[in-house]
Amino acid sequence: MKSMTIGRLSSAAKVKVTTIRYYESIGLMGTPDRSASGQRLYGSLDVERLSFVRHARELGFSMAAIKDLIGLQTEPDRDCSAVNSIAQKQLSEVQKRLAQLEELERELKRMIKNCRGGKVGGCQVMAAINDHSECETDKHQRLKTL
Amino acid sequence: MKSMTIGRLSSAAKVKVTTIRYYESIGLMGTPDRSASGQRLYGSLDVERLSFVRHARELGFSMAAIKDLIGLQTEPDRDCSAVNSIAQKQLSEVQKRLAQLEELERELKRMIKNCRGGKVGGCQVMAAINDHSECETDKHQRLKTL
DNA sequence: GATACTGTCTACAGCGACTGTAGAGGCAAG
DNA sequence: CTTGCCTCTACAGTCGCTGTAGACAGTATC
Repeated sequence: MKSMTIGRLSSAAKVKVTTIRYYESIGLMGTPDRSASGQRLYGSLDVERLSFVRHARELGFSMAAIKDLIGLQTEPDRDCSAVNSIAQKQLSEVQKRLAQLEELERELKRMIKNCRGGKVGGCQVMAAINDHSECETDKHQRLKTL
Repeated sequence: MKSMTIGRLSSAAKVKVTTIRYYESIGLMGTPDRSASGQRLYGSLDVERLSFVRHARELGFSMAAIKDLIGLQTEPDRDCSAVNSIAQKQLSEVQKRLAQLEELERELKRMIKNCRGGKVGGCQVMAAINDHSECETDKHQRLKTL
């Protein structure tokens, strides 16, 4: 039954081999069986679990949140509200980030629109980056990444 | 003239002391003068430059892009279009990320809306994460961070 | 002058979520 | 038997910082 190598699991769940081993190292995937020669062996449950992780990552959940969700999966009798609150928290973080990005978009657009061409020395885009006060909302949150 | 310590530069430009030293280490801030006892000394030009970096970071520019912008600042006779194309690229990346996040928001909202309460075992949110095909747009780009 | 407190110094480890590399060994097809 | 891909471990690198350790500098108070 458990006869899938890591490469086949990788293509079944669309998660890279190295990433699977990484997930194992941080305790997300349990310790798999091994063949006589030491290769990891997986079954269809592993495909499901890994796909779950992938989809949760695609939804932007942190590894910590995903660990929590997987933990909850193993206690199906607990109240669903724990799951819901993780998802709610995720939603509100997505919305917060959306607001930040929309603000950035506005500011970048405004900067670019003001550009009249010419030399760098008189560049309005440069000036806009330089002159922070020109921006209508003064309070930016620094983005961790774009 | 150049008599500002790193701490004063830090509060003037609103960039942490450690971050200033980091910027210096990656070649963003040049090598400052030093006092007899080895403390860094800055002037008002450094405040401007550092504020420029901060604002560019707030706009989501990568350090690499900022390095390019600073490089351009020092050749004010070059055509402004180089600056513009950096800003344009940044804008389109912001917009790409916005689209991703809007998609996430829709999906998370839908998941949460379907929740009828009850036990984890029958949780619709869980099911939605599990069943990737339930999602209308199949192509997610993985977010680097939220 | 002594003390306390804060600021500054260097150098290095850690964050999250992987990705890439090196060097070795495993496995199936031709 | 060789070719060529797959897998193994272990560790370094990514980005943009942040935190830590231990030591020295400068200023304020007693």
